[in-house]
Amino acid sequence: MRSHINTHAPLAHEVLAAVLQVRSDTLKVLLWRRALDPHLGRWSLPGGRLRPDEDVETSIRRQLAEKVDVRQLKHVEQLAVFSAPDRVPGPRVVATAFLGLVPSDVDPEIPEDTEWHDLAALPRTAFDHEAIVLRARDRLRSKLCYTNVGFALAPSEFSVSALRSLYSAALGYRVDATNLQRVLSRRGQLVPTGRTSPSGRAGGRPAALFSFVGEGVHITDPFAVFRPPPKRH
Amino acid sequence: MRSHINTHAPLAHEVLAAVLQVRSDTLKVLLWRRALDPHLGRWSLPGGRLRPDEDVETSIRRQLAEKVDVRQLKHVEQLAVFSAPDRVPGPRVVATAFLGLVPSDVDPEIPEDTEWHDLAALPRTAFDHEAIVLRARDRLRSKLCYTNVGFALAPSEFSVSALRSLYSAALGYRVDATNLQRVLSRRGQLVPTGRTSPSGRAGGRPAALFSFVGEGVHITDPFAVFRPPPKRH
DNA sequence: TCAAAAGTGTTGTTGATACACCCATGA
DNA sequence: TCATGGGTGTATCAACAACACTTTTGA
Repeated sequence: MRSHINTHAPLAHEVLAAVLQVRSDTLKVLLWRRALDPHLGRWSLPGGRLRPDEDVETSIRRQLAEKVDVRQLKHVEQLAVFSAPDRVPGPRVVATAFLGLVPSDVDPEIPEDTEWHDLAALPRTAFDHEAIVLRARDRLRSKLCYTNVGFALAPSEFSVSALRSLYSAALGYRVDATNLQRVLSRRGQLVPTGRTSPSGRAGGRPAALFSFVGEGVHITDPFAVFRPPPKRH
Repeated sequence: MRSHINTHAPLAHEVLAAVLQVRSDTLKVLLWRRALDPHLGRWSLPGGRLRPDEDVETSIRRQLAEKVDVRQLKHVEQLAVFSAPDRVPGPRVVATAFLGLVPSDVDPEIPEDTEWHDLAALPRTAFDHEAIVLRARDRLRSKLCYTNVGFALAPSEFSVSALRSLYSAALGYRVDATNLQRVLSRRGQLVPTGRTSPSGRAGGRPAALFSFVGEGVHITDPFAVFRPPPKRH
């Protein structure tokens, strides 16, 4: 069985990432403009071919390193496989799509042919890349609600109101700063650093600064319902 | 770029599914015993090679059709790509893993070399298949809480207490029948069929029968927190 | 009339929203 | 001292867990 697994038509595997960042209060995705046919001039996701010696996550991290400093990429996760036989013209290519997140306080050096695009107004994209971007957005939105992924969008130190605007931009609706702080604090995700930020030009009380307790995504609101019975004292 | 994408080492793509079913109050997975080396005699997931003309979901459905009647497979969803270069010996094979669900009232004809195995006591599995099974279990458990996937584990008509034992088996802890009914009803997932089941040998009040409102998984508890503001009246 | 199983009512808790009010700073 | 933004306190609400109680059946 396994022995004739390679006797069929060749099949290539590529990895693609929708790298998201909140820039000027808007959720953006990093796209590059294709310089070759097919789909010359359209915008597409960074990525490329899977090499023989790497798994898909290693591969996407390597390929993104050319666009974004790896240190700045705070989170990477698999989204799904896109495998329609005709998803790209020519020989078949199956793609594993990723979500990548960059905190809002960095402005990576990016190549000439790449740009940050507003997710709410995507340009004409190549192949099935628009579907991938939308999938990334939806994944981010749900995970913001029940995990600590927020840390990957935020600077290492931030005021609650700065965090509020990040969440608002990513989720697409106004989030209340008061309750955001309470929710994250109750879940033990937010720690005060003790420092404060100078108040802005218009005055106002200086904001206390916070940071997330740890890196690495984990679930903070594990069971919406059907909770397992709590441990008896 | 794209033009030399096929000049590298060949790469095969396989699809694998962890097909789960609750059988005699236990969550089980369908495994087949390998008849060939490598890993001869170990238990592995059904699946096989991706053909040139099909996408991964079409492929896994086709390959499962040999084991389980497709009509009986109420739900199929992608889990993740498993791509470690050495995940199988020999030429490289990347796998797309799936979760499949079969309702508890069917007992599919399965081939000689396949068996249902208790998830709590997995036998020695081939390759990375154990990790895939565990991933499937975890996905099912979380989705039971915030979606209507339950329909894919349940018969088309059932009593609340039957549903309770399905949920208990899948989740791994006791679920209260009273509250299960209330939660699902509040979310508009459960409709009474009007019929009742005859009471058992030991007597007792006959149970009212229910069914899920629809097929197709969708999220029923969309936002654990950070809910978008409700529409004003 | 009793045991068994199903179904209902009630109470309490938790986690979240909304909003009024208080605090600290720059001009 | 006032405008501006940050922070706290509190009322309220919704969803769920727990459990006692009632109903309906078979023997």
